[in-house]
Amino acid sequence: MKTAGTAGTAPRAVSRPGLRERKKRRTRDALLRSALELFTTQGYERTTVDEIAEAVDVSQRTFFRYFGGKEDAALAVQEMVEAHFVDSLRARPPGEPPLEALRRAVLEGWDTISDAVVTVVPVELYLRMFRVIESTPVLLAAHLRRSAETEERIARLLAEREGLDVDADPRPRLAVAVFGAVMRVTSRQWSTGEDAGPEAIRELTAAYLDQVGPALTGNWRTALRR
Amino acid sequence: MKTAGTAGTAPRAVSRPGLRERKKRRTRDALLRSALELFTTQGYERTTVDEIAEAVDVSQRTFFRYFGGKEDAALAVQEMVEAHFVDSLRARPPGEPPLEALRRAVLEGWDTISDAVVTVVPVELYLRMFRVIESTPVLLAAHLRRSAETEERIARLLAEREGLDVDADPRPRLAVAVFGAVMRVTSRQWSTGEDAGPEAIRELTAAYLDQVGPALTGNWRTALRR
DNA sequence: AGGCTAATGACAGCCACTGACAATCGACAA
DNA sequence: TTGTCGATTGTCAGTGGCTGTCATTAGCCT
Repeated sequence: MKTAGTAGTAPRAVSRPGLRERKKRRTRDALLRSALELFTTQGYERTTVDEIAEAVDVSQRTFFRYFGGKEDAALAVQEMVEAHFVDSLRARPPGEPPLEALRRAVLEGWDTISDAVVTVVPVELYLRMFRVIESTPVLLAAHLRRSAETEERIARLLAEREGLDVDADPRPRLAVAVFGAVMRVTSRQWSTGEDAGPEAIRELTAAYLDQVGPALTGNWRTALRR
Repeated sequence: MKTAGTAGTAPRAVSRPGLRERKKRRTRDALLRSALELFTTQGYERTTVDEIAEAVDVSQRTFFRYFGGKEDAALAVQEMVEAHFVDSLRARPPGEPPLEALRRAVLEGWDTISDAVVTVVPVELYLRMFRVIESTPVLLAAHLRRSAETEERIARLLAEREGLDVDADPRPRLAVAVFGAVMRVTSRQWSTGEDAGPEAIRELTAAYLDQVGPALTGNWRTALRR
């Protein structure tokens, strides 16, 4: 390495997290990327943790120090997405009616999600991973449970906004559950469809949210436009 | 074995399933009952399959011949309940509007479920197990996934009833998803509440179904009755 | 430079689950 | 009744996810 010492002691910004932290982040990112890559190419079940660890050249034990389990790695990106929505919702003005806040938060969330995700994994990998989740029973199960937890947090958040008690008034949980249900149907449809681009999901979300009313109508004999 | 041959060749009803079948059923029932008993007393995670098998005095391998896994045993009753609902829905007159059919099927389902369940496990055990499911992450996850599968079946069923294509028209899936969401909120509320009797869940279901409209209303400032 | 602490690797072990093979037990007919 | 056939079961061995423990290593700070 000769005299390149300056590189190691580079006098960068003071806020630099330090070598140890940077190394941890790199290891985690590498593990996550390798995991997703393997999951999406060979399938989730056919990928062992040892394989992932080996691809990054760390011990299996280390993998489990960064992720609670194989599932956690597979759902890490999805978790970021959901966190993004919650943040999006928190940013809504307090005066907004709850359901409008939800709708706007979600639509706005889809617009800005790409930028947030790309910093860790390429968008295309996220898309492929989503399909793996939908088609792998144990992953889908874990995903649904996490979504349910997120819904609970959102329900509490909305209840607080409106000054209600979640346990006394069923409306927050009901509304959020309904909303979540629509989101699930939407993303499922999106993931199985042709156009899996980032814009398609936004359109689909808006369209399906508008369809809730008609769907709850007594009869479905009236034809759909489009 | 002496001359006790008559006992083995007992000339009972012709429809008697035969010793082999009866033995299988007994083993399965015993395994299921022991499993639920252990799950509800010590907790799901702290119960090993070996323990369950030992309690029935069979090998661990045999347990896995009767159940796909620990989960399957834990969710066996829940599965019966969902199947009961689907049957209930199938029995609805074809002319009935889809959402009314759903509502009636569910309410009627709760009325008749007790009788159906008791034939295998005591109701009280079912109640306890439900709480275990709700409070055990991996079980809740598996439960939600199965519910999602049931919803898909129901969506197809309703679509067929109405002569629609589930993939072209989002309304069946949307309606069923919304309905399922209400059911989940309802049963969750029921399981955490005081009155966990069979009648309480029926009332709660009806009440929450009626609350969906108000919950989707723009603002929640209007107070609730009750 | 050297001590402190966090990160890692290397075992060892538990538990859910599966495949394979041999022993056993009920069904059915001779 | 007895003997054959096929289903049920137990045993054994092995895989993979996951955890506790402990020694080693490597960044950090004085």
